[in-house]
Amino acid sequence: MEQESRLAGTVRPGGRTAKVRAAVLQATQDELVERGFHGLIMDQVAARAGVGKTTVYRRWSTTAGLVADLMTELAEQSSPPPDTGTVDGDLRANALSVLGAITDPRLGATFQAVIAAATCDEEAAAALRAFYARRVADWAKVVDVAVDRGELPEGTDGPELIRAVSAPLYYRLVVTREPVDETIAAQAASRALIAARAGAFTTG
Amino acid sequence: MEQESRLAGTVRPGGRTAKVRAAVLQATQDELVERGFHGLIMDQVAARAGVGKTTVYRRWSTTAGLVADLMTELAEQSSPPPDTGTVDGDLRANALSVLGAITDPRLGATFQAVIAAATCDEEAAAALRAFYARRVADWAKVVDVAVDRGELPEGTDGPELIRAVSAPLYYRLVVTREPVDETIAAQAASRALIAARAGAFTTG
DNA sequence: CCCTTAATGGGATTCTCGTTCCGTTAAGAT
DNA sequence: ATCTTAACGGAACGAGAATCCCATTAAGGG
Repeated sequence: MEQESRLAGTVRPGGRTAKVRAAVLQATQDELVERGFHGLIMDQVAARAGVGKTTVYRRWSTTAGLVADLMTELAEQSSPPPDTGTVDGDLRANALSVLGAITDPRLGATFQAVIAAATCDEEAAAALRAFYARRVADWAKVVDVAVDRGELPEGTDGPELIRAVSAPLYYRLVVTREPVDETIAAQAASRALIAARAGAFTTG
Repeated sequence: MEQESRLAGTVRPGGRTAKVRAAVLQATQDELVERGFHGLIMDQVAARAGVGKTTVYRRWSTTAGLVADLMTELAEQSSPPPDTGTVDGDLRANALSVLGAITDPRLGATFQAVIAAATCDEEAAAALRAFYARRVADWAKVVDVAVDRGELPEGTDGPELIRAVSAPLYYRLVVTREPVDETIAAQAASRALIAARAGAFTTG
């Protein structure tokens, strides 16, 4: 039988399946905004998505899985960093991008939910890591370009510098839970840049 | 009756009450280490503490309350910052102190649990804020001393600088979930210091 | 257009968690 | 030592969430 495997039915990513997935993920986000991760219940997600409860359990099995899938979805929508022409502009753009994300009601609630879920679910933790690995790698390119332009010392660690820009913002969001605004974002970018120019981010 | 109010019984913080509280909080920490906040269940906490389930519900009512109380307890045990004689030493000591806390299995699990709880419970969020407000205020003093010694520019924002030292560590713990070690801690302290010396933390 | 079967949905069932009731234990005062 | 009553513990109860069963719908191949 050259027709091996799948001789039975076929995989069908057809319209319905995709529609259900989209509806459920959107409903998940809505529920997260209103109730947070701890208040996320399969039952209610299904009802809100206009989908059978059984379907949600079958495809995601747990609320943490739901949140992990949502984060994976967001990771694929990440937009590439702009090139503003200067490191200062690029780092500031990065800080504002993070600010926009955590300030947005839906995205902010989602991030906090994934962070909460990741503290006790490996799947969610993996999705979180994957999201930031990609994001940091994307933005690190602007640092390399800046080094080439001579704006930053040779050997400056791009990923580390990008992390240094966003760390204060997430720290406030999640740990001290203080409000975050443009001023804070600008300070974060500017302080990281000052340290980078002084060679604090060169490897070795 | 000049003997108004409490004419009935008396408050009794006696040995039993205190013992129960200690046993329950310890059991809570144990459970957090093994299952995380999402897996924290009143029932199991009570069993582990060798205490009636009713008692736990009566005194804490919810798992978030349990975690919040635990954090409040930890806040009271915080030790004052040492004076190493130089800002460099003091900031490094701060970074190592944070490192020690988040690396310790029990403390680390507790912090992550409180952070998770705070995303959807106001009581836990308040406990978290209170903890860091105190901690940051305590350590900010070393910055003021450094300014007096002339090691840092006049007007350097102490609390901000302290936050800048710990932000990268918590960012890794909670957001990117990368391992944190002495090297990372030292870098965090050193980078914040470099920026501070350059005047990046002066207010106004 | 018809057939096969992957995928869904409603509802019954089971199970776990949170709550309440009431008898028992022991802290603190006399 | 004794009494009062705050605080605790065991067990039964009820609500709500997770799981299972089976009839129904529709994607994709012929």
